[in-house]
Amino acid sequence: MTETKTKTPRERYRAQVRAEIKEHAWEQIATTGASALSLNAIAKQMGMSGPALYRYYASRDELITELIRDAYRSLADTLRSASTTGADLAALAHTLRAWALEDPQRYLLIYGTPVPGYHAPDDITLISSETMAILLDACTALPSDSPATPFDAHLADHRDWAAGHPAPPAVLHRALSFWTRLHGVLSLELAGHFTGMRFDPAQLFAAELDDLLAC
Amino acid sequence: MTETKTKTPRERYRAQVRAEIKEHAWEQIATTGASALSLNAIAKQMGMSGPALYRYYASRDELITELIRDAYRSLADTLRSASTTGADLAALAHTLRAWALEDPQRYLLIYGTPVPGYHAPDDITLISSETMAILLDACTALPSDSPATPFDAHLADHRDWAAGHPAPPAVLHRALSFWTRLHGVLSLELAGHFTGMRFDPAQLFAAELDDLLAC
DNA sequence: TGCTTACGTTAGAAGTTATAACTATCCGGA
DNA sequence: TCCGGATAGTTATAACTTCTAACGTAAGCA
Repeated sequence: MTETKTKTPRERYRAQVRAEIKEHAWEQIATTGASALSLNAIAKQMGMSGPALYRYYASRDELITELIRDAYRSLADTLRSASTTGADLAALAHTLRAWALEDPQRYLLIYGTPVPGYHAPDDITLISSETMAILLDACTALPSDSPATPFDAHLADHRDWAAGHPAPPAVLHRALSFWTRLHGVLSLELAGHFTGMRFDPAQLFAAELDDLLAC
Repeated sequence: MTETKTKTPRERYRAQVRAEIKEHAWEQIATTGASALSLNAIAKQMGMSGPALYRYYASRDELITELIRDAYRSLADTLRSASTTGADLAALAHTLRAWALEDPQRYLLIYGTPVPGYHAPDDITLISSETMAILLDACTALPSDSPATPFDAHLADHRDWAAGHPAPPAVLHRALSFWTRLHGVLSLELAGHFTGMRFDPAQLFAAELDDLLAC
């Protein structure tokens, strides 16, 4: 993670400053949210004045895109290392939740409200499909005894997103359910919609996971 | 909806301008998202210059809070009128989806990424609990044959959020599942996370709903 | 030792939210 | 009918924001 490809001193310095900028950006996002991210404030924190940042990021959007990329990368890496150590869905789910709670705004940067015009670069959708592949692997390992649904048939015809993964339609469906259901509980928890209610979100998450594995 | 309580002409004018401001605000939010909402732009659209808006809304935050309130109100009204005409969960679910697709940014204004510091006023949480009551009613009408889970027991001890609704814990659980699962599919669809994949989001939603009703 | 390139600076344009001060206008009571 | 006070809208201004332009400086490289 911290290794820098040995190149010219200039490039190493540049990479280090870019990393430091992102560090401050994450800090700021965690406390004030991504929409309030201010390049000026970051520059001031780093002791340099305003426009200097534009040597490192062409625009605010480019910085945020980089942060989104890093978030996807971090999620993919975290889930992959969790799935290699005994690939079961339950572990994957709890790893996901832990990752999300570690930095809620990072999760919401990926799965929260998008800017209407924004379209993610191709390499980001590539990382995202890497995550999907991990999920599909874990779902394949689990036996499924539920009968085929009409949607399974629909998925048999629309499985491009599986990127050549050999999972049968029922497994694709299971993966989608896994994704949407865990995201459902998790995003509502992170957005604070459970705060008024007094129950433990962790137990709701666990219950949802149990139900998901029992079907 | 369009009725104005007959008061002084000044107050009627004021109410009308406030409504017009919100109209333009919704328009702008639908196209550029809530984070890019600009009071200046609204004022220019209405033919008056900048600071005049501050006669009607003390701040940008106050306007957005009002929009959030209206969104909650609209959702509650829509769901209520859908539940009175034959209260079944399937109709409620499809009404919810239709409402969300009608203006995705309106849905995301409620359930999307929140500003970390923001805390909704009490009257908003009140409207939200009204929506919850509608959901609980619909869930009560449905027979449930699933066995009691540990989370059901937990809910029996933490049912304040039901606001005195006489539903048994299993029904509370069902309502929560309904909410989180539908929100899971819906929010991912609205955020555009299914666009790359070619399947029909409506069918995934329907499949999720079927599974929800079958349990 | 010099040349080149990249870094960081200040200045400034065009936005934004929001406040202050001023004018005009409209409404309501005498 | 007329006049006084509340209110609407105006401009000016402050303090922000992103981002461009022009300039000096300093670091790396041959």
